[in-house]
Amino acid sequence: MTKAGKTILIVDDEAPIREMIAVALEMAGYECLEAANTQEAHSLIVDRKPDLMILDWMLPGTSGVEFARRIKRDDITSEIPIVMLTAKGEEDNKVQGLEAGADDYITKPFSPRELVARLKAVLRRTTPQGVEDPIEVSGLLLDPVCHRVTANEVPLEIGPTEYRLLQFFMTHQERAYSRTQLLDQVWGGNVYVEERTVDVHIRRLRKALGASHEHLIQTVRGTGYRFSTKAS
Amino acid sequence: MTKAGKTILIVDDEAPIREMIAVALEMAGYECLEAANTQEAHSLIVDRKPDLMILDWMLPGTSGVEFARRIKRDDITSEIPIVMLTAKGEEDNKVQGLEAGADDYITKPFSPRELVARLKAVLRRTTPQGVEDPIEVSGLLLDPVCHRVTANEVPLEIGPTEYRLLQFFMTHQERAYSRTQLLDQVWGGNVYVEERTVDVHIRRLRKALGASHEHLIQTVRGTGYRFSTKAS
DNA sequence: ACGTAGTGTTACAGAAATGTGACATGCCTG
DNA sequence: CAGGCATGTCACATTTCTGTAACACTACGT
Repeated sequence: MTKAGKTILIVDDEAPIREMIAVALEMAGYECLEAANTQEAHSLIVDRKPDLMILDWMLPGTSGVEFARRIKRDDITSEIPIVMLTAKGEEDNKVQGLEAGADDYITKPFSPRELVARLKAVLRRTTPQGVEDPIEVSGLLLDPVCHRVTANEVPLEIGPTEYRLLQFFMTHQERAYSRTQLLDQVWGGNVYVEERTVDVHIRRLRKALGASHEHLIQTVRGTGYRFSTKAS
Repeated sequence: MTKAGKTILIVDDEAPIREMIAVALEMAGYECLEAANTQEAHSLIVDRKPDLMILDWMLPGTSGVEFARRIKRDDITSEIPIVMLTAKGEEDNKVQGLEAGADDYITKPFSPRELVARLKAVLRRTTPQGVEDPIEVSGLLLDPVCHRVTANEVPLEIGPTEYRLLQFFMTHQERAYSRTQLLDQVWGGNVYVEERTVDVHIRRLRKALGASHEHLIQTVRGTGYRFSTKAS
């Protein structure tokens, strides 16, 4: 696992293929989302913001190419890299696919290893350092570019896990998350740790934030935690 | 409550293995069914409708894969997630297994913890969770996403049971419920508590709502309680 | 007005959830 | 290889929640 777990969206109408890809990617440390059609894909894109999308050429309804074009046309989603899947021998598609905005192109059948390798390559060249904007909440500033957190201009000492946790919270404010959800989102889907581990890291995060900001991390008893500027 | 215990069916011809798995799952709060062969499994599926099935690769008679395929082909049972067990070193099976419709795949030997974790993950991603819309009634707002209740924008301090009670009332307005019904609906079917307990929680809920909104919870003398915007 | 059943209110002990500090382990750096 | 993080887990402390009982109050029939 090179960087923080990336989220990959797999769009294919054949469940077995989806699963196979998902397993391969998960073993490589990525988090997977799956969609059987462009509609499901669209909602997942909107609310989970995947870092990359694997798109089958053949899809019921809107074709893969058309969908890719649509994604690339929309400002909000156009930054998401697309890897297209296509059956072998259809080399012509390649051109169309790349023109539609795909960033890479893989021919079926392919080995999981090949898939992961290409995908890494795409991510490497399409993830520019620092397209992410800093987030600020009542004096607490998280800057993904500098990978640094400051409270009222004062740099905070914060561990890697706590940083990811805080980043997740600051990008998902005002909403309660269960320990399980946090493990999924912050630790990455396929890690097997105790739920109580979350509590410990919450504790460490609060301590790191200090008295001035620890109240932003709220306990939702019986449920989990929430990042909120409003008092509880 | 929503967290009602899931039922897991374990299909394996070796009794010790079955037992081990069953113990691990029961400790994690799941209800277990056991079957030594596909016939037993089939009847259990039909009349107990498990939420998930753990299926050994090697089975006498019909093989595990073949059985999985059959399950997935039948409309009635195809929704049941399947986790396959296989001996180590048989990586090839993985693909076959997943193609047959398995939702995850675990290699023996495995730790109970891993088993439970993977199983949770499968259940999580195969149990669609409905859209949770906020509900608002005369300034009182319950937002399931934030897991928070506000009265005229001001967050309320409210305990878990009171929250569930209020959520139930707000989704079932203008109708009287007996204490027994409330225990069923809010506490969850098979709990053994005094009816008077409801009164106490109603009291706590009213207090939490404060003077501005407690009138929404109305006493229906001789019957129970009602959530209504109209004065009684 | 009186009594009685039904409900409101409070206090409290046991249970459950969360907070907290310490420790073992594994990883990386020097 | 020593030593310093980072991390996950545990054990124990603390807080919060829950159900019950006991008592106070209210509504209703007589």
